[in-house]
Amino acid sequence: MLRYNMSIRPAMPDAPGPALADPAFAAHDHTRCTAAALAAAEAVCAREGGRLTPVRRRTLTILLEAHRALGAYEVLSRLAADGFGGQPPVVYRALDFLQARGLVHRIRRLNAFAACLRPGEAHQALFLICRGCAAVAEAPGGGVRASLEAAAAATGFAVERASLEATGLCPACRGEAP
Amino acid sequence: MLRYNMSIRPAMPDAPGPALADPAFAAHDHTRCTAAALAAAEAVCAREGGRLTPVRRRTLTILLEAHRALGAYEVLSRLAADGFGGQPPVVYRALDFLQARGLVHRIRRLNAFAACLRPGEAHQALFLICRGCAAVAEAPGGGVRASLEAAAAATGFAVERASLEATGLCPACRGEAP
DNA sequence: GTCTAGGATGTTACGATATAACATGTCAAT
DNA sequence: ATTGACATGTTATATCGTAACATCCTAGAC
Repeated sequence: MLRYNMSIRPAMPDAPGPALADPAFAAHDHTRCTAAALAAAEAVCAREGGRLTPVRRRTLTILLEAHRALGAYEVLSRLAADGFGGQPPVVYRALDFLQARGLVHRIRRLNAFAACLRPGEAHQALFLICRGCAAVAEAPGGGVRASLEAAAAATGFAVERASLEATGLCPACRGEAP
Repeated sequence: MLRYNMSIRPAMPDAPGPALADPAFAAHDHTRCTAAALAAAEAVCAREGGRLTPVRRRTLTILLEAHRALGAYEVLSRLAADGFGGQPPVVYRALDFLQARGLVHRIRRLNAFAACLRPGEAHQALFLICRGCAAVAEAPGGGVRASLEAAAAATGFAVERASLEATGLCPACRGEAP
């Protein structure tokens, strides 16, 4: 049975299924993608400056392992459980650091954060948020971004960053609750 | 001198300039567009149900007159100054009502709300937020929406609603602070 | 007219999200 | 060892949003 593989906000069984062709929805090996993302994070820090300190690394792995979007306070409580500082600024600073390097994305419709699935590559993320199961997929948004820049250019506006977020129904939920 | 005509978050002189060709940036007659938007609001309520009660009407006019994006509590304090209830649920309920009918948009990057510039017409809004002067323009996002739906369809996701928000520099600020 | 059901509002209290400000600590380069 | 930049710890508070329940208004049934 097919499920979005990604960022989910409320608690949901975190059971990976068989791999699929489309990476946006494919269930996959969390251990492997976590290790890969951490390696990418190290590389990004080496390139762009800043250190991947224990709190930052742990923040990133929490998001990677959760494999869904988490609220800042949800991340914070896990950090605290691991002995890292238990005050809000700790997690917000770590998230800021990771965001600035493209290792973590902020999902504004959810007031939540998700680990980037393509760390290191420059890309425009497009978030697809299912209202049925609360899954959040990160899809490639390059085309949408280009279209957005064209629309903005028509008014003389120079786009620097864009939030592209959609709510709707994922393939599984379309079948169940149309 | 050219300025975005629209939604601004921090206080800023609200001085309309000469009209321009492109409606997205044109400065214009607030009185007229406020009246037009209110008429459209009445029409929408008549069509879709619900009453444009005093609080709701005043909430809408506050956003129309401010002609910029306002935080909910900012709207609330103006409501309170006019003798309407001073508690948060009052303004959130009014905003929910107006949003549901497309008369008000929520701008998630700013945690703020802005009156819709095209009430009554079905449309996808695209918000252009200037980091120089904090102006917020509502541009037509139909093309971007189409592009987004195409990207989503590739993964089987059915889009229902989309947030399209970009930060960058407006024409005026591009010249001043490049 | 008055009854009534649904919608609308008033109010209290609280939850959730985020940041300011300042003290302390760490580490690498001199 | 000293220093300067970065990183973290901590307190307090700002900002945004909602649950829950009481009250009220209004349109339609009778």
